[in-house]
Amino acid sequence: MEYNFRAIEENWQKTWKENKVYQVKKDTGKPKCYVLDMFPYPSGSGLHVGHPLGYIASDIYSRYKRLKGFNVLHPMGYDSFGLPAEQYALETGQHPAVTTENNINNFRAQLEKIGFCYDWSREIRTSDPSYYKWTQSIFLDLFNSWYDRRISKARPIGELEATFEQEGTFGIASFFTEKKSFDAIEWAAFSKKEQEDILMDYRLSFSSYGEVNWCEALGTVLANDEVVNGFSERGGFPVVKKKMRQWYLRITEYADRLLQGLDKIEFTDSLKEQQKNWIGKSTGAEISFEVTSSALTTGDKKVLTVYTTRPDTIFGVDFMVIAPEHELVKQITTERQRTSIDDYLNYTKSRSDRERMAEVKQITGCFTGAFAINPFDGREIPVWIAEYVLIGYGTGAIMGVPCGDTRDFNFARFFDLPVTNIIGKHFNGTEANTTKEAILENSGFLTGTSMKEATELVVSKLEATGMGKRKVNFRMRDAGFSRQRYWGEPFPITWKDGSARALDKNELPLELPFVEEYGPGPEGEGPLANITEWTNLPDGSKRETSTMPGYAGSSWYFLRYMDPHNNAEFCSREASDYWNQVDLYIGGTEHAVGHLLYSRMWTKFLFDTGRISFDEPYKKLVNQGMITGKSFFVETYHAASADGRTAVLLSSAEKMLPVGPLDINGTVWTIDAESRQSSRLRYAHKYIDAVGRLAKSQIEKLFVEQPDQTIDLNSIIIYFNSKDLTETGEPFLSGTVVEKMSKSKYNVENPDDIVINYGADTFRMYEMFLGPIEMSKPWDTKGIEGVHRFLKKLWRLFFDEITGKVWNEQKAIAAELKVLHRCIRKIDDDTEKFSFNTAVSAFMVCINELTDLKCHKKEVLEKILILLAPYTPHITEELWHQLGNPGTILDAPFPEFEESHVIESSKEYPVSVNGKVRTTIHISLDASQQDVEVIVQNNDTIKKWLGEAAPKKIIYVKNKMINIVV
RNA sequence: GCCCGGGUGGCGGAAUUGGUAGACGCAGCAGACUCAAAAUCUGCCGUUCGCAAGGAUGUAUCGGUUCGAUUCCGAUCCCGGGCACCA
Repeated sequence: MEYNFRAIEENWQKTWKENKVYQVKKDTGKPKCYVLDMFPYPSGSGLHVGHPLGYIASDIYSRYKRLKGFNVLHPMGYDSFGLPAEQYALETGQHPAVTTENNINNFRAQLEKIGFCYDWSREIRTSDPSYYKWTQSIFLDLFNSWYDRRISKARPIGELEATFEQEGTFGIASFFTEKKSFDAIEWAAFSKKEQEDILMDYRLSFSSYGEVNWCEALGTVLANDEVVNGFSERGGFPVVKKKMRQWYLRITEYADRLLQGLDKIEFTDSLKEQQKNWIGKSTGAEISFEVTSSALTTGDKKVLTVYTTRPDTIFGVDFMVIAPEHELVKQITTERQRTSIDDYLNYTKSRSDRERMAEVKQITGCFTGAFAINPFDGREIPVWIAEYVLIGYGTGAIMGVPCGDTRDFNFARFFDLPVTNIIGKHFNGTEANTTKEAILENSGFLTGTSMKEATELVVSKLEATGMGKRKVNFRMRDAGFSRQRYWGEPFPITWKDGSARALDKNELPLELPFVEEYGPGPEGEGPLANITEWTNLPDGSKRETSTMPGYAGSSWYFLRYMDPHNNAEFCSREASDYWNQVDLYIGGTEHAVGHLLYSRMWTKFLFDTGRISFDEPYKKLVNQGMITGKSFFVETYHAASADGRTAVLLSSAEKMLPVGPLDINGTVWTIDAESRQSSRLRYAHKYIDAVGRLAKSQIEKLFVEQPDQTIDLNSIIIYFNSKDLTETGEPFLSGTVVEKMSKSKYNVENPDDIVINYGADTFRMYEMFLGPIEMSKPWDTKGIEGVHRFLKKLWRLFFDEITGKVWNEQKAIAAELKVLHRCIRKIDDDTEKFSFNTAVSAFMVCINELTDLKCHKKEVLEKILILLAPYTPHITEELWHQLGNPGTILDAPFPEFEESHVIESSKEYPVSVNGKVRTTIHISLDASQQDVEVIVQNNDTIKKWLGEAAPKKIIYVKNKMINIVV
């Protein structure tokens, strides 16, 4: 009887499906465990071997937890709204709904072949109206809420309105009260429109004007990903910033809680770090400086407020820099400086973001002629403007402390400004020193105090005199929430006379209308703007025409799995109370600051509104690494000949073609520095021979099959190692590079092929065996043989090809039980720790040992099968039934580890003197440390080494080694 | 530039967190079975000296702590990821 994996896997996948083995129900008799994968975007190219890595890991963990007696929720669904489907629609005219449906079916078929234990009855799709009804509904909840800073919690907007009516903004701490405050009488005097505008500022999802990437030539708004160096990815047209009405989520109100929440969840340090950087909390102070300028009339006081994280360096301020867009610039610029300032302003205006990005290190700036007065020592400090100071962060103004800040120092040196040294010997005059540990010198009343103390002193003095105050700043901006696109959730919002009105909840879902054309609407609006019969409503109002971004649906999807068919709520409180947080969330790092931050915010909001009982969605996150592929390539260089022709020259990876003229076949081709910026032409593995070479005929075929628009087929010259290959016909050494798998790189490995050749169990196990789950590693199909051999070996413990059944019911001996129990402990540990690669190794060791022991005993094998069941579900289920067991192996009890089987009565320890190993002695394991000393002292050999006059000093016994230190 | 990771055989990677480095698998070499192949099994497999027993050396480089360092500390060099004029 052979291991026929195809028949076994097909049979069990069918049986599991028919018997609904993986359907989950609420079961309060068992502890729950929620294991979730980041749901995929169903792209057209299907799965490659990298995708299932995380899914396999979560599947193993789910099955393991189920064996351990947990009620496990392990669902799967699709993040099915998104740009690629829409782009595909633009190109082919196929409706995104159709392609999405096809892609999902394809994904599901691929996933099913790998044998996952998903509860498919809970499948969700973000593009399904029954799903996005609730995305819209939560959006409306955000719209109808504001954030009360006094209690750090979202509250209904109606309560804010009531407060305004009674007492105005008095006592309300929110984002806008600092900018606009009023009392109840003033509030009542505002027009309806004014009131609505004020309320809009407080809403957690709000509409405001913001900049978008606008591409005039394409007539459309582009996502950041679609803009490359200021040009559109498609077509290469220039992209500029354009102000448009946009929707935003006021995630900044949650910044502090998002930061603090990190402490109570298990994310990797690097991911927490990324989120912290993104939130970018900095504590410092705002300091006000009085400005003197000949442009100001006497009595006309102007105050410049800067933000600094280093108030302790106040005596080291040698200049001020304010953003060119700063409102003070016009007012304080002196007559003498006006022309230069105007020139500089024109210069910055002429510079696009693209240029500002490209020339980051260039120092520019201009003196305004005005001076700021240092409030502590009355020094006059010149005020400059420079484009490196951003109007959007802090106060749009900084104080320059050249001795303590690298950028400030470079600025001072460039413009030849004097540098005040407040840190004494820490400052060497040629480079700034950013230390926070110095004792201040040359600093007025701060001289002699440490920087830490000085910070406190300055801030309290500032607050006492009203010249400044403590201030916390966040780098994070409110999240843009609208996209001028078709394939996304429509906003449940209508507009009339410039005011937004929310749809009533019972009007949801607001379904996405069917369109024939996916081109942009007028004025940068989305495609929906073209469907006037949908946008224009009978009462004269108009629907919002943008749609929600990809992260809308994914911000709360983990809740929907808990109660996927609920028509009355997004998820019943009962279901969310039971399933609670996601215990284990597996996905890639690419969502570190996007999805993971937004869904944390939504969860906090839903918690605030009392809809769920927890405010962090994911208890533990594991990032799976990427599986990379090996791609093969040649370098291509564009060259020009004297007679005006152009050609493409090929070279291998190792040998770059030199810049300069090349004489090939009597024609001189020139490669200049620019065309030396070669591009890599990649090709499929099949073109390469056994030693990694390309034959000349293959290269020619390659160019016919993979035509490159920029290459004229007639002008390709295959050139390598100073030889023109068109003459010699010599094979060409292919370059290789390990990189992310992608269809366009011809390095994709398809899981279906592996499953057909080796089976799903082998595939699953091999993916885990490749290396630690969170590491990225290259795919190598060759190694899969070893894992497949392991499964065959396992099978042979039960069945022999010729004699059939070999397993028996004999009693296990001590040696066999030792192998078994060591395996139990290792697998239990490793699975719990997600160390799946070492677990697979442990299985191999275990099966090797049992094979050596010729152990075919049911008593042992049955337990091994249970341990192995999460990893290779099909073969274990089959063998489990062959042993005469009913049901599914997942309902079997997890084998218990008994230490007594593993303990050795006596163990051989190496004995060393001063770290040098001399011999080994036997020590019984229950011996205490004193006993060891006795043994050592009584051991003649050891005594001989130590000699009579050299008694032992220290004896370490640590698991493996006894060392005598003399 | 800044912030996180990480550097171990020909390759993917182990090492109970300071205790005999290289588990497990791939590739390679030798052998058994076979007419032959496949499948299966056995042995060898960091480098170096040696017929061998065995010795020396070895975890990116240099230095330190320790009886003992892949592990801890300091400096340097590479590789990967993230952020980027954030005051």
